[in-house]
Amino acid sequence: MNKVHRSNNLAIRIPLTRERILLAASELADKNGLASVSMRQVAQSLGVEAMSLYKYVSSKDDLLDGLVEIVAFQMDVPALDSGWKEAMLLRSHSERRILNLHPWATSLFESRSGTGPTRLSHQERLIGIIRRAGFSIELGYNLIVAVNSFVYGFVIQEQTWYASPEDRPRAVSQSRPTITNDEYPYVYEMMTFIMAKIGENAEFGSRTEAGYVANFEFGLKLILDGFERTMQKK
Amino acid sequence: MNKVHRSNNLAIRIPLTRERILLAASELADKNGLASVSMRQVAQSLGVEAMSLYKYVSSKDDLLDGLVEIVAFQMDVPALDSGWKEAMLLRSHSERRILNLHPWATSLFESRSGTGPTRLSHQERLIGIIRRAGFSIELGYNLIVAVNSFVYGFVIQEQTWYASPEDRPRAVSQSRPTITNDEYPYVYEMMTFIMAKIGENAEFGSRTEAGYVANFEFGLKLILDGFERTMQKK
DNA sequence: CTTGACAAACTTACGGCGTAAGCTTACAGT
DNA sequence: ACTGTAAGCTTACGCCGTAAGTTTGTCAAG
Repeated sequence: MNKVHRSNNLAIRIPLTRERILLAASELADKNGLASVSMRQVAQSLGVEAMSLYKYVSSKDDLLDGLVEIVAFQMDVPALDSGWKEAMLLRSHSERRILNLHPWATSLFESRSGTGPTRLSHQERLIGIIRRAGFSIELGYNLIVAVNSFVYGFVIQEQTWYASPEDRPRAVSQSRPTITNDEYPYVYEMMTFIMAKIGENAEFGSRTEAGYVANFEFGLKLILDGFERTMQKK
Repeated sequence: MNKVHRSNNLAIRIPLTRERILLAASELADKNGLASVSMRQVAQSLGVEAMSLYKYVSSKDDLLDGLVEIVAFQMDVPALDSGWKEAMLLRSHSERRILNLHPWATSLFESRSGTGPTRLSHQERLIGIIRRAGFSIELGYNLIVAVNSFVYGFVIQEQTWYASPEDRPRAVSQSRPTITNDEYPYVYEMMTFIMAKIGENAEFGSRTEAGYVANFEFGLKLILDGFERTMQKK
């Protein structure tokens, strides 16, 4: 019908690449959420038709895997000679920070097993640090599973409960009617506590840093201390 | 076209209800995965057209919320006079068990904020037990967040890494080629360890109980012990 | 026994999705 | 100028959620 692409004869043709596609998809997800990342919309944002993407991306699944790698690439990796505790702390905080920067990525990190080179090399580094610190395979495995569980679980809760700052009023008003002091006194009490806490920190700092850091740090340190104790006992 | 529904004059007309719809959706998800739960397929499994469901369910979102409630309803709730530690243990194990019985529900539990009556009343009970045990609001909040994070994070990892028993060979062969001893020695070592562990337990017991219980228990106890210590210090 | 009202279930239609198959176009190397 | 090749496009299929409007089955009132 409308052969718009003809006009590209004049403009410089920037060739499509896997990277350009992934970047466009990532920006789209940042702007409009993961649901808006369809082959058609990604293509449109690149001034191209949907099917053209399939030259560089074998399926939508492949595209999503690519997105995971892109986000994983932004996460910090502790130096090989770090102490195991500092390493786990640094990595965990970085994971939390990056996942909150790209909330749409959290569900992808969970649902994909993540055998891309970036995530694998990061794991390699972490396990290496732990093993060199004297952890047995079994205890090291327990450590990684526990910390990973905590970090991902925490981030999910954080993102579920209070979406983004602008959504917060809506989230509260949605739950408030059903959570009355009469019916659920304890939940109500805790809800009120949380709201106050959020309110305190609401004015300064993005939601990434708002109020949750302390709770994150608390749980994380508690887990790491527990493993330290277990190590010393042996 | 084919007016099959006419034949219902003869058969006893079981009236559609919200419960029948949710149950059908749940069974469908158990059998063919969450992706197969579309309005059309749920309707078909009830011998009805898609649009008929909208009399009992306001949208697909509403249907998914209903599914969450159904699953939540199957989880155990500790008695009001339980000790806080036993309560958290019982609840956590029950959550893990039920979520592994309906793996498709895990992602729903995360992504929906869960202000349905079932989940709220369960929370109410748990917070109540914790507060009566002497936890301050803040420490109680930390406890719940930490344990919740761990439980959900653990279950996600468990489900992501080894899907179902029949998928396991595929999952392994998918990751094996990329995980070589040369490139990722530490990951390889741990992967081998995990495979052996799974192999041990593969013959007896469903995947719900296969190999992971020990690691779940380990991390969970470690967290609870940590909080116990914190309580005593104060 | 007929009628009419009401609710339950159905039909049609729209715009969006992922992607299979095949086609057009632009350009590089001869 | 000619041709091979690969980048990008077009068309089409069967799914999806759901808005709007229509038919059908049941049952109470006349």
